[in-house]
Parts: sequence; C-alpha cells; structure tokens
Amino acid sequence: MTETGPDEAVPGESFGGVTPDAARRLLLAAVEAFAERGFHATTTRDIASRAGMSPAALYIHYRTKEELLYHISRVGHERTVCLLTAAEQSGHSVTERLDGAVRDFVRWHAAHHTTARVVQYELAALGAEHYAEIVTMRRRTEEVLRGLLADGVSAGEFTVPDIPGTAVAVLSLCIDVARWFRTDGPRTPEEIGALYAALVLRMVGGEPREADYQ
Amino acid sequence: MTETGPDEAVPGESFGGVTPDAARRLLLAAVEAFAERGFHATTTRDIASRAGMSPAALYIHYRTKEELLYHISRVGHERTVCLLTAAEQSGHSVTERLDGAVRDFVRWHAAHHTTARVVQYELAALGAEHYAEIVTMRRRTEEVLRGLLADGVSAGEFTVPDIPGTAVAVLSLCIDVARWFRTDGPRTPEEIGALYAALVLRMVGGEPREADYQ
DNA sequence: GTCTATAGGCGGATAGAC
DNA sequence: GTCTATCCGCCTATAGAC
Repeated sequence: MTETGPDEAVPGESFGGVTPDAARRLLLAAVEAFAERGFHATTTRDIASRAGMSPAALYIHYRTKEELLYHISRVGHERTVCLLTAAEQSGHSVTERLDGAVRDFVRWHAAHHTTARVVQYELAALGAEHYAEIVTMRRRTEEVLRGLLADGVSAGEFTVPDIPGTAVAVLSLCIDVARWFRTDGPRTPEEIGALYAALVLRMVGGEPREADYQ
Repeated sequence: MTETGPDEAVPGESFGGVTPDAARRLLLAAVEAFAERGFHATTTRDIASRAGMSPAALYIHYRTKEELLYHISRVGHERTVCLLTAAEQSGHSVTERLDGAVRDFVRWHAAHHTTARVVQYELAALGAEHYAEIVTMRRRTEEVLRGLLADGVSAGEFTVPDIPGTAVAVLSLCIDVARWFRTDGPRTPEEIGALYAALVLRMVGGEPREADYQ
C-alpha cells in the first residue's frame, strides 16, 4: 500500500507536513471551501474564518487566494502521480500493475474526494504560469497510463486497438469519481476501487479476475 | 439518428426555439461565458456584452443570473434524457440499445461540450428549488441506464455483477467527455461515441462488436 | 504573527428616460 | 425593449497598531 497512515480518510492528510500550523489550517479550510462552493464563489473571509483567523491573517502566509489553490493543486497532483508511478513499478504482471494503479487512483479520489474535487475541477482558476506547471504533471499521468496499456498489449495480456483513446477514457472514468462520490453513499472507497479495477480490466480486454468483482 | 439538423455542432442548437431573439442571444452568450469561466466568475456585464446589449437588458428577459443557468440546465437535461429514452426504445437487441445510448449520449457531450460543461458542472450554483428539479431529471437518467443493464443481463447478453455500480460508472465515463473534449483534438464526436460504445460493451461483458472498435 | 480598520474596485440588480 | 446612470453591498488586499 502507498497510504501514509490512519488519517488517510481525512481531507488534508496530504498537508500534514505544512508549517507553520496556521498555514496548514488555512490550506485545509481552503480545500473545504473550494470544494463546497468553487474557487470563485469562495471568499478569503470564508477561508480565514473556517481557519479561526481574521481575513488579514491569510495574507501573512499566502500572497493571494490563487496561491492557496496552487498549493492544493500541486500537492494533489504530486500525490496522484506518485500513486500511479508506484503502481507502475510494483506487481508481477501488467494486469496486476494496471489493477493496482486503477485501484489506488480511484480509492484516493473517493477517500479524498474533497481535495480531489479541487484538484480536478478548479484548474481553470489557476494563473497562467501555475496552470502550465500543473498541465505538465497531468501529461505525465497520461503517459504512465498509456505505458501500462502498451506494456499489456506487448505482453499479450490486453487487447487495446486504440491505446491513447482508451488511456483517456480510463483516466476520465477514475477522475470523475471525485465528482459523484459521497461519504454517505453505499460504497467504501476500497469497494469502488475494486469495482473500477475490474471494469477497467474488462475495458482493456484483460483477464477479468472476477473473484474481486463478484 | 436523433440529431436535429446541420447546426448540431453549434453550442446553442438546443435553444433555437427560444424567443424573442434577444432572450436566445443572451442564453447563448451565457452558455459560452459559464463554460469558459464558470457561473460565479461570469459577470452579467460579460453576458450582456457578448449578446451585444447593455447590462440592464438582461433583466428584461431573466429575473436573475441564476435563472439563465437554470434555463440552460433544464434544456440540456431534457435533451440528454430524451436521447437516452429514444435509444432505450429503439434497436433490436439490448446490445444495440446500449450501444446506441452510449454512442448518442457521448456524441452529444462531445459535440455540445460547451453546453454540456455548464449542464454537468455548474449544478451547484443553482438555487435550492431549481436544483431539486434538476436532480429529479438526473435520477431518471440513471434509471434508464440501470434498466438497460438489467435487461441485458436478463436477456443473457451482458454479465454485470453490480448493476447500480456499473450504471454509475458508465454514466460517469460518458459525462466526463464534456470536461476533456477539445474541438481541435484528434477525434470527432462520432469517433469518440463509437470508441466509448465499444468500451462500455466490454465493461458489461457484452459482445464486443469489435468491427466498430478497430 | 495576528488583529482592527479600511481602501479601492467590482458586481448584481434597479430607476427612469426614450 | 433597450439604454444610461447609479445604488449598495461585498470582496481582495493593504496599512498600521499591538
């Protein structure tokens, strides 16, 4: 597993290392607010008050509201790229590697749906330079997935006529979990990860491993 | 086909019947602006100026900015529910009906990605009553898809251990097309529709109809 | 580092002429 | 039905005390 600890389900698990304490609390508050209302509808007053501070305190730790979004987006993207590359390098067969990649990626998007919503759906609010930097990280994500599909085809484990198109579809399927997942829904992040891994193996014409799917 | 005419690729094809002309122009302008910048980041001045009017003219045709979003959302949801129910009632086998449903639904989300982005991603900006009304229409969408999957299993054409979970995944895959589709990308809406129909048939353990996929 | 106070500007919506 | 002008509130960001 690539989890970091028991507080994995907490929205801000990824920001544990941020100091000072006030800066971290502001990040967590911003994640919640951006996820609930969107970047533009969120006021700096709202963020500060959720963090138990005055509006002005925000500007001691961050130059602008956009810089908060950038930090959230950057940490989130680092995390997802990390998850995927870890899965890419472990596992005995390509089938196991793809299964693990989808499983972990989906589980993260469900367990951290609050953070993931900001990471995946508020990109357009980033400034031009920050946006360009994040886009580069997203390209890397797509490359990893395309590589996995190509390896599976080479190994004779998958049948994928259109590798780029299928890679986009698989990523898209997984990312969208952040949009619809609700904590009070019928499934745990682990269950959704298992379901999606099975569905994706079917999409690529792989061995179903139906034991997990039933 | 369920298309309405040659201007199918135009963002506002669905608003052709809106009168007077100024009200339709405002709707089209709002779709563009909301899709580009999001509801909250869009100003009524921006919408009005795109429609070639003064800021005040907007309030002759719509009571609030939110009412514009509601109209867009309502027409868009009517259209997608319509697409799905049409596919549900045509076709000889369940495989053909699901193939058609995914193909048409995806094609619409690609061809009308501007409208679709607003329809699918700006829901949270709706007022409470309007939101509730739209949610009802979205439930209907999910029911249609669950019905198709259940019919396919009954007919022995599909193998779907988890019908509700798979229905959510299929819809989710299709909806997310609106997020990533670019007109200048390598694929046409038709091609993506065909690819996704094939991928979904694989997901449900159906006959691949690989002829379309190759 | 955090506060109170406020500058400075923008945005939704309205009034009233034409 | 459309315009110009404007109200009034809210928002980001800063100034300056402690």
